[in-house]
Amino acid sequence: MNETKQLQQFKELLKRNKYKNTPERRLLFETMLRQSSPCSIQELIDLVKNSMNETTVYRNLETFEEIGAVTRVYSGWRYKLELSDMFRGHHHHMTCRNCGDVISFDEQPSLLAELHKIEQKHGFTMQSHSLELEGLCSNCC
Amino acid sequence: MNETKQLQQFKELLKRNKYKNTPERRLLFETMLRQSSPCSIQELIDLVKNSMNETTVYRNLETFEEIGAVTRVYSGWRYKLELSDMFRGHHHHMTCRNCGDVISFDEQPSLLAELHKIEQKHGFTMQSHSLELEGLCSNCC
DNA sequence: CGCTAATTGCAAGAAATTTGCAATTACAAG
DNA sequence: CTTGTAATTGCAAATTTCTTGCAATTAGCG
Ligand SMILES: [Mn+2]
Ligand SMILES: [Mn+2]
Ligand SMILES: [Zn+2]
Ligand SMILES: [Zn+2]
Repeated sequence: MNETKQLQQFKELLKRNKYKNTPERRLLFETMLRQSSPCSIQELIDLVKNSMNETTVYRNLETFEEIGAVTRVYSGWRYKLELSDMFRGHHHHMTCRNCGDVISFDEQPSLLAELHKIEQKHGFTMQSHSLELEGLCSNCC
Repeated sequence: MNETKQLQQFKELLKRNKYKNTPERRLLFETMLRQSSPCSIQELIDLVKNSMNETTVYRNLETFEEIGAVTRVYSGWRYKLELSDMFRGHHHHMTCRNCGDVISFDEQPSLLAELHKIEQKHGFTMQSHSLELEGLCSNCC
């Protein structure tokens, strides 16, 4: 299945960065893999609370960030986390202010071209970027 | 001067939303007006700490958000706050990962056009959006 | 199979944010 | 310009979020 492939990739990522492949890390990763939209830390803590300690979640999320396995997504009040482009493919989000739905969308080359224009204009070297839209989804009109 | 005009606008905004025009709110607003890049809550608390209570800063920032006077900017670790488009004009940010500088840039019509394409493609009605770039500024190469 | 350094859980601590309440103040009605 | 009243403030306390220290456990290597 597909999940196995990403888990494999994750294990290699850990090894490459000299981190141990623990059951807690695998569980946290697989839990994140199962989510269809970014989660707050509290949500993640709740999702795994009977298999691992809150402190361990914090520490492992920090590790995940360090090795580039997760990305912060800034939607809503506090930031949320999701697996990085490496596991999810590069994309952005639209959040519906009415129903709260988060819709992911790919980045078209023409949008990326616009970002490159900005880079050039300011002599900036872009290493990453985030784009978040808020509004109303097609259901909420 | 220019500052007076924005302060005036701010006072009207408060009145329109039935909030009182207190010295604390004016000071907080004027302090934010003086900043050239987004501030964390803690930075704001420090900036006004001998004129108002920490709790009051929290409560007023919440009010400011409610009436649309401030915007959250998600650059770096935690979110920061700046005055909204209403006072600052619409713009986005590039943050330098080396020196930490935050550079603001305007949104070109061609970029906005790209966002409209996304809207149409997904039947989404965009009410606001944020775009943040991270990388290296022209000084940091 | 051991050895060893990394990881974990738990308890404690620090920092950030929220809440309750009495005292103060803005502001509008008279 | 006073006066009445609801909104706002400050302070203390509570809560929530996040971090740290340390002893016990465990992954991964030889
Ligand atoms: Mn993108
Ligand atoms: Mn914009
Ligand atoms: Zn919706
Ligand atoms: Zn720089």
